[in-house]
Amino acid sequence: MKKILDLTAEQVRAAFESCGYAADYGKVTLSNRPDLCEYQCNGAMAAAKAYHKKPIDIAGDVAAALKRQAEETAGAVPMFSSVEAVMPGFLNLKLSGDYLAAYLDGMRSEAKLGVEECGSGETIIVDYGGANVAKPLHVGHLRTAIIGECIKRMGNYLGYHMVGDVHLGDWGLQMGLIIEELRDRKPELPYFDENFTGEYPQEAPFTISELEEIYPAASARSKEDENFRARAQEATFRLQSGYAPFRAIWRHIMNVSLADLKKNYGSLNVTFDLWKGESDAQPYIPGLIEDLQKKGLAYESEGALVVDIARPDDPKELPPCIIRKSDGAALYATSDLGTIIERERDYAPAEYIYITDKRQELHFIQVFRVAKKAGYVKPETKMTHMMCGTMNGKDGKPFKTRAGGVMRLENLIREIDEAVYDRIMENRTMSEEEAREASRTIGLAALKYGDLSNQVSKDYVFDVDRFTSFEGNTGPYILYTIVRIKSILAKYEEALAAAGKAEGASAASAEGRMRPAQSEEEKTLMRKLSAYNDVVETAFAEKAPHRLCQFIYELSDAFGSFYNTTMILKEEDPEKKAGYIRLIRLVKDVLESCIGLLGFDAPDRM
RNA sequence: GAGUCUGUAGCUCAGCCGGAUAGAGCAACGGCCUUCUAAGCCGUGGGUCGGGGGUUCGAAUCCCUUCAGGCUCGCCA
Repeated sequence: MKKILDLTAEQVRAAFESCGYAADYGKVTLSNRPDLCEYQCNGAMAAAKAYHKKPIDIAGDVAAALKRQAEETAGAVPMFSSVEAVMPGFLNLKLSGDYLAAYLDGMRSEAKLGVEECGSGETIIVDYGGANVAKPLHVGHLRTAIIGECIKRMGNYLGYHMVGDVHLGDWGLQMGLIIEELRDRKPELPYFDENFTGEYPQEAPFTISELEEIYPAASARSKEDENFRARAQEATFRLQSGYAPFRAIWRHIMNVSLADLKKNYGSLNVTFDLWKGESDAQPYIPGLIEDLQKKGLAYESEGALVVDIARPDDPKELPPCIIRKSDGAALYATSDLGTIIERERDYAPAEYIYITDKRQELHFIQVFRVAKKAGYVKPETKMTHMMCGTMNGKDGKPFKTRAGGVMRLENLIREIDEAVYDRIMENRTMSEEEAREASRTIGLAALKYGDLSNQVSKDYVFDVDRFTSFEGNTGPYILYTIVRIKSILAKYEEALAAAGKAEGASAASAEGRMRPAQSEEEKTLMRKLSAYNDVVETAFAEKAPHRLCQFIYELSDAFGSFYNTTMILKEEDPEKKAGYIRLIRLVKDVLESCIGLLGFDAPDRM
């Protein structure tokens, strides 16, 4: 469906034109003075300069033209119930209740509630996650994971083919560290027997908990023990050169770690289409380096192989992109370029979206420029780096545990779930089991909404107390709204069933038409609903999930006011009551659709 | 030092491709449950939009400058 703002603008543009002004001035926006009007057009003031007329006169002309247009199309549902030109030259508009009701009926009849697909199957790669194998997920992975998941869901909803890739860090020094630490702890393993010729065991020689203990121990040791560090580097090198026993250990690490990562991402409702990693890029690297040299882009500088990426119009001279270290090893940028070559081969995407911490900005500028310069990526392919701000503690510094360490994601989630559980138990009569279940659902909403409602690029303060108190603009408030609607709908169905009209219950609410608003609260709610398609489109175009959050908060708020002033089930006129039911059902559908895009769900009770 | 981002109510944040009286939530205070879940609703108080210039009929929004803070600045990822 066309957006309300576009439909109204069409009318206003026509009115401008019919008065001899350029149609461009007919842009319509939401009113910033809800006490005066619902929609406004400020074009008359801009036009005043061009036509050397008083803004109010132009606005008056256009208002008159709009009224003429309405008369000419008498018979059709009038779009505006009020059109006014006011000083200094604002054009104030109110939508007619009938028009608004008809628009919502249009939404109800569509699978996507009025949202138009703007994509037509173009592939977009979303690279988020960035977890490291053998290391537990920590709070630093939280933002990219849930923002990426949301971007992916919005894109799919809008008709793009989104491919999410976790892009694991599975090829660095940490592997050598683990191998050597393992050698010291379990020297009897066949992987360390140079003369071993049999089959390596299927079973991994460690569990995930052991692995998570081994890595930090090895990492700490390498900082003090130079000899150990050298051994780890050697082991990393042998692994990367294909030494069979180490490859076997590597596969074990991958298997054990991947299962754990999938479980943890799963508990965040985050899923990936691809579980690729840096190791998958390795086969492309020799050819990549050779190609860059052949094209004359890569050259030696201070012992390293680099590609210049600076441009004359850069405000500051950018350092070249290093693609091979002076010791001959590849690094981060090389691996990302290798990955691009593979993605071009497999997907040839229309756009790349990388979601990482903002501190990686320079890295992606370099990688993007090399990819374009070398022609690995078509000039028209969009390459976007979504830079996330840091999640800070109440002190404004990067979030830490009470002890000052890095908080594991699992623990953070548990902490939130516990707080939610306590809250449920103190306020509600719910079985312990149901409360446990609900607290997971609500906790996830609290966590995700708390994050997504902030602008992506800004740092934000993660305050467990605030998030778990969940009053006001929070995820649980949104869920609470949905739960209250579900409860009313269930009671309505029940009552109809009791009256022997079970058959007609759903049908009545689906078939009947939306009624024009009877109160200000109802109209505000309806108007909010009508902005759904606009909001989803904008949120994706701007890659701004917080716009979706803002929308569902305002929608929930509008529902709250309506709910408080209108007794839905007590309404005696069955037609009116059915109309209310149709309205709140649409509110529920839109809210559920939105939280689905954000990546969480609502419980049935809370 | 250079580049870049941020600075809006006591706290946490919207608004930022110029428009009318700068909006929410939390916290504070006051109302509303014999009525659909009060995790709610209604109301009150609270702001030199970091400071200073400029452009404009009109600036939180655009430009310049200045202060404060964050981040980045060739062989980590």
